[in-house]
Amino acid sequence: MSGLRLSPLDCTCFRIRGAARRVTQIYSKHLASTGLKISQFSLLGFVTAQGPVSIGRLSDLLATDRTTLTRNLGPLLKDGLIERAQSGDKRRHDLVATPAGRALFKRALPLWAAAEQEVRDAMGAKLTADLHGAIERSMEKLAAL
Amino acid sequence: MSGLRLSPLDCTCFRIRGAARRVTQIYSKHLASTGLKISQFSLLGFVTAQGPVSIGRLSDLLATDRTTLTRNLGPLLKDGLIERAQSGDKRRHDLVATPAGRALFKRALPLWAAAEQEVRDAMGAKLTADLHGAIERSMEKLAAL
DNA sequence: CGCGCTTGCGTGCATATACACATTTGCACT
DNA sequence: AGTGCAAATGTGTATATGCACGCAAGCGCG
Repeated sequence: MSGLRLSPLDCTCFRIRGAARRVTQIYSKHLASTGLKISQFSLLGFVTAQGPVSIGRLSDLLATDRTTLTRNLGPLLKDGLIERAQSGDKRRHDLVATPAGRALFKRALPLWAAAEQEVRDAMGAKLTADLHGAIERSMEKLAAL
Repeated sequence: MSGLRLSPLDCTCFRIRGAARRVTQIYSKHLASTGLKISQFSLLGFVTAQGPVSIGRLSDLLATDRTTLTRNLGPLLKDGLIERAQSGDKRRHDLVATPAGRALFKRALPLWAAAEQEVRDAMGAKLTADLHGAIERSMEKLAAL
C-alpha cells in the first residue's frame, strides 16, 4: 500500500464532508415546512420507534457523540416533541416522544420520503446502491480505528 | 423508479452525515497537535495554494456556504495564519496566507497525509476508489438539484 | 455502613454550518 | 452627477458537533 503521492485535494474527509453538506441541504429544503432539521427528524424518529430510550443508548444508535445529542435534544424538548421520563435508575433519563412529537414525525415522514426519493432518482438505482454500499463498508472498516 | 418502501433507517442523509462525523474524528486526531481542525486545514491549504483569493471564490472552490466561510476564517485570521489584503475592488477582500500560515500548513501536511493514509489503508485500495468514485458521481448528479 | 470505582449525564468552550437580512461598493444608463 | 440594480461581504440567529471537565447516582467490597 501507500507510495502514491496524495494531494489535499484528494482528502477523503474533505470530500465526504462536502457531500454531507450538499445532501443535508436537499433534505432541509423538503423538511423546512415541518420546522424539523434532518438531524431532528432522525432523532425524533428513533425516539418514536425505540420507545423509552436513554441518551447513551441513543448515542450508540445514531453514532453521535452523547453530548451532541444532549444539545440536539434541546429544541425538541423545548417544543414538547420529546419528554424526559424518570426511570428506576435516577441517573438515566428515559426519552419518549409526546403525542405532538409522534404526530409531527408522522407528518414529516412523507416529506422525508420525497427528499430521499429525489436524491435516489437523481443518482439512479445503481449509484445509490454503490454509494450506500461504499459508505457502509467504509464504516465497518473504520470502526476499528 | 420508486415503489420500494423506504425506512428512515435507509436515509442517505443520515448515513453520509454519520460517515462524515466518523472520518472527521480520525483526521482530527492526527491534526490535533497543530491546533488546526480539518476544515481549517483545507481552508488554509486552498488559500496557500490559490494565492490571493476572495471569499466568494473560496466558497465555490470549497463548496461551502459563503457565510460559513466568513466564520471559519475567523480563527485563522485571529491566529495570524491568513490575512486580508485590500484589492482594487473595495468590496472584495483578497485572502492570503501569512508566512506563519504557510509554515503551519507545511508542518500539518505530513500529519494530514498520515491520516489520509490510515483511512485508505483501513479501507483498502478498492473500497477507497469505490467510495471516492461514488461520492464524486453523486455530487455531479446532485449538483443539478 | 462507608470507601472507591464505574456509569450516565450535563456544561463550558470552541468550531462548523447556513438562512435571512443589512451594508457597502461598483457599474450601467440616463 | 444621479439613480438604480448587481455584486461581495458581514451579522443575527439557530442548530450541529465534540472534547475536557464536573456531578450525582449506582455498585462492589471490607
